[in-house]
Amino acid sequence: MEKQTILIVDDEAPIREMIASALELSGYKILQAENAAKAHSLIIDEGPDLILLDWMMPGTSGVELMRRLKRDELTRYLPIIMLTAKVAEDNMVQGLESGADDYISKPFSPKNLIARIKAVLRRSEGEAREEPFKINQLIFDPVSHRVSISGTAIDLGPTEFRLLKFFLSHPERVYSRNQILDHVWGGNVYMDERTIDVHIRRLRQALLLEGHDRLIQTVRGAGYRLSAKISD
Amino acid sequence: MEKQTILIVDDEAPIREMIASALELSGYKILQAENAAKAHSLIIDEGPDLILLDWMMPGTSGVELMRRLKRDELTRYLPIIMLTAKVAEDNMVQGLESGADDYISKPFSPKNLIARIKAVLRRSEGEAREEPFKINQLIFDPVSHRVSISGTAIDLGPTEFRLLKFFLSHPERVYSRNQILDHVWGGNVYMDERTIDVHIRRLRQALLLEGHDRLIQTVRGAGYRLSAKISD
DNA sequence: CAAAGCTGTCATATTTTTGTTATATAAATG
DNA sequence: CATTTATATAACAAAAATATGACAGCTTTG
Repeated sequence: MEKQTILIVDDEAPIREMIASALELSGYKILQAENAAKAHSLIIDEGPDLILLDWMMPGTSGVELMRRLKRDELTRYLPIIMLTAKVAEDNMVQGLESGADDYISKPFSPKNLIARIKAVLRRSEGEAREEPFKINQLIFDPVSHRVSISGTAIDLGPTEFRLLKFFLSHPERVYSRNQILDHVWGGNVYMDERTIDVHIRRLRQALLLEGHDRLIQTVRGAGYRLSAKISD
Repeated sequence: MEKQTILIVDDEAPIREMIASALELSGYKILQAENAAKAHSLIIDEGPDLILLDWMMPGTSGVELMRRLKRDELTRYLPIIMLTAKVAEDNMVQGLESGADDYISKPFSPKNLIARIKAVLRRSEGEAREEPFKINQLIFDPVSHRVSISGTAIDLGPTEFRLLKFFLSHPERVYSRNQILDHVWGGNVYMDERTIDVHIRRLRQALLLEGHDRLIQTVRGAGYRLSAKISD
C-alpha cells in the first residue's frame, strides 16, 4: 500500500522530532508544522492522512484549527488525534465534541500512539468521502466510480480518474508537475515530467463535452490547476 | 428496521447502567453481563449485534472472552468494542491486536461512544433480507432461493448466488476484488484474486438472458460494480 | 459407487492502459 | 521578428489488467 502521511502540529520542535522519528520507524511519512497557519497550508498542499494536533499552542489554537478544518468540505473527513497535556483533561471532552477522532495525553509511549493511529486510520478508512463532487455540469462519484457531464457518462482510465479526483479535491490551486506526481502517482515513482502533460491531455480529451476540458487549466511555468472559473 | 442489540460486559453495575441508559435513549436494545461466563451464554442465546467489552474484569478477563469468541466460527464476526480504563492503555494495544474492532477509553462521552458504535455496526452491517430484489427484468428471491429473468428461471451455483446477492444489496458501488472476497467468501480466506474474475464470468454467463450480464460491470483498475445503468 | 455439479487454479487470449518519444504549436523574450 | 522555451498532440510499443476456456480435486446426488 501507499505510504501514509501524518502531520504533526506542535509548537515545540523537540516533541515533534521525537514523535516523528518514532512514526517514521513505523513506516509513515511525516510532515511537521509548528503553528496553525503552516499546518493549514501543509494540509492543503500535501493532503496528509491524519493529523496529530497539539492542544496548547500559542496563536491560533488547536481547537481553532480543528474547527476550521471541519468547516471546510474538503478537509472535513481528515482524522485528527489530539495531543493533550495530562492536566488538561477537561478540554478533552470539549475536543472530542468539536470533532477530534481520539485524544492521547502526554506523556505517551510510541507503541500506544501507534496503536491509536492505526485504530483511527482503520476506522476512518471506511469513511472516505462518499458524496459526489460537482463542478459545473460535471459529476464525479467516487462511490460508483463514475463520471458524467450533464448526465452523459464519461469514460476515464484509472490514472485519469485519480488525476481528476485529485484536482477536484484541491480546486482553484496550481500544482506543479512534481506535486501532481507525488499525489497522483505516489511518492517514490520516477517518471518523466512530460508524461504529466500527456495525462492532462487525455483527461481534457475525455472532458471535452460542453467545454469541460477547460476546467483543467495550464499555468505556464507553474503547472496545472482545476478551476470552475473559465476565464475565456 | 429491527432494533439492534448491544451487550455490555462490565463487572461494575453502575457503569453498565450508565452506558445502558445512554444507549437505550439512542434506540438500542441492551443486554448486560457482569462476567465472561454470563456474557458468553447471553451471546449464544440472544445473539447481540455488538459487544461492549470491559478489559479489566475479575475471573476470565476480557481478552480471554474475546479470544474464545474469535475462535468460534459462529461468533467470529461479532463486532467488539473494548472499554479500557485510562491507566490500562498498554493493554489496548494488545486488545486491538487480538481482534477488537475498536476501543474507547474511560471516561468517554456518550456521544463519542454512540458514534463509534454506529461506525462499527455500519461496517459489519449484514444481510438478512426477505423481500425479493428486482432490477430490470431480473428477480432475485432470497427466500425461495430463486432467480429469474422475465419469468425464465436462472440456474446459479451457490457461490454465484451469494455473489449476485452481494451485488444486489450494494448496487451502484464499486468493490475491489478484496472487498468482494471479504464479503462473499468471508474474512479469512486466502484465495487468488483472479479467481474472482472467474466467478464474475460464471455469473455473467448465467445472466446472459436479455443482456442482463451487463448488470455486472468491470471497472478497470478498481473492481466490479452492479448497475442498472447500462451505459453502452 | 458412478454421475453430476462446484470450486479454485492455470495458461492463454484479448483488451486497455501507460510512459516515451518525436513533432507541432503557442508563448515569452529581447 | 527571430529565437528560445514551454506546452500540446499524435503515434507507438511495452506492460498491466481482464476475459476466457480447460482441468483436476472434491462434494453432493442418485
